[in-house]
Amino acid sequence: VNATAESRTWRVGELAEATGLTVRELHHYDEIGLLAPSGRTGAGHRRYTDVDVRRLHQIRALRGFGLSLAEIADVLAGTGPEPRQLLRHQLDEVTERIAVADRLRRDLVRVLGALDNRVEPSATTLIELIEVMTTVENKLTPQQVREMTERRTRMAEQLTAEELAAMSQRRAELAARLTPEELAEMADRRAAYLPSPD
Amino acid sequence: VNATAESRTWRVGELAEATGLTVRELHHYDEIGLLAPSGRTGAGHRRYTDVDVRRLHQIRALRGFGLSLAEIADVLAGTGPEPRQLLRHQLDEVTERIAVADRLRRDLVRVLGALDNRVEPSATTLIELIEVMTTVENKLTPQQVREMTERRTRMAEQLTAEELAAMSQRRAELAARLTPEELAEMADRRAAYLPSPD
DNA sequence: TTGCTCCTCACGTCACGTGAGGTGGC
DNA sequence: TTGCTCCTCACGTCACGTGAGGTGGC
Repeated sequence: VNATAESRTWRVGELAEATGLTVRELHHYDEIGLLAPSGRTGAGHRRYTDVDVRRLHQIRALRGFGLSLAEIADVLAGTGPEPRQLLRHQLDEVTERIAVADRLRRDLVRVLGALDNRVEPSATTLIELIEVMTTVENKLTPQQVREMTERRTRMAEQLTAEELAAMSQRRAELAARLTPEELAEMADRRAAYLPSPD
Repeated sequence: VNATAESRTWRVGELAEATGLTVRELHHYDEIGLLAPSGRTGAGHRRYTDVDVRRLHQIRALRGFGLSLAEIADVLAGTGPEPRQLLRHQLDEVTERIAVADRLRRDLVRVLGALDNRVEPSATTLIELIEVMTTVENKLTPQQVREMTERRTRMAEQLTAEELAAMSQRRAELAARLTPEELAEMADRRAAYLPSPD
């Protein structure tokens, strides 16, 4: 019989607990005017009503779609961009983010694969590897390429025969420009290049 | 005959131009001690040597792998984590980012698809849509579900028959839980649900 | 009456962008 | 000598986290 009675109010900590947000987030939303509790007690304690709770759920949902708090405020005020455009924009954004992340992932897998062929991968080895790989992929000015080649030549003059052998092997492996799918294949190639481990 | 002569130095603007970084970024790297130019003129102007330029390229490469400037400083100092672990960690991070972005993308496509069935998609429509969809997917406490149901009941009592029809249709569409692959299929279904447009 | 919760500042984060106001070098 | 480049502050960004120091309510 009490089911349709006036609903309760929520203290900030209760609301935080119920929604998984932090108290600080609720404070922040209040500070920027995104979600001000409908009431305050005499001592200034926030009292959220069910209307506030509903708005909070809307905020969470829109935040989940990647909107900034300012954008959310605009949407809820009805002063934002047209909904379809808004979502299409978010779609473009996330599509671009995925493309960038995919490229990064591919590069990481590639470097990790090359690194697995090194016996003792020091930070120096890592940097050399990355330098070589990124050098291949970035477009450098002819001047920069000349300088890099010179630098390598000078460096090579100070290397031992053993280090030189290791480097040329590394180059060969990198030149293969492995894709993730070729990692298994690389294992075979490794067996052909290296002395048998047993 | 001048090929092996001592290399030139770079002014901050020249280096920025050559690398595509901003002057402010170079200033910033200097401020935090990540890349201090080897020299300064009497008036305090930065003079970068080829050694500095090389370090800058290493910084760029590591930044491209998603490392923070603090992490890059550690790696270049040789005091960072073991390279393989470092890259594996970055790989885990980016893999997780891709997973999150993929889910977001899927949700956006789904909401956009549902929105395409609405004649006049107001901000209110958008919010209702998103509320329904996120409600389905988020786990709510039984208490929250009861409150939401009550709220909907109260709201429904104030709706016109037309609005109710539109809502039930919307629900049906959302219940179908469309994946991107099903968008074409949805177009057919739309034709079946809606009166013929001609 | 003792905690637990609440309150308001206010600084810190990360990697710079963006002026402000003033000098140096070809 | 006129610009163009350089310099050093120093605030702003975004969404809060993290104390600091002090009261309120079951």
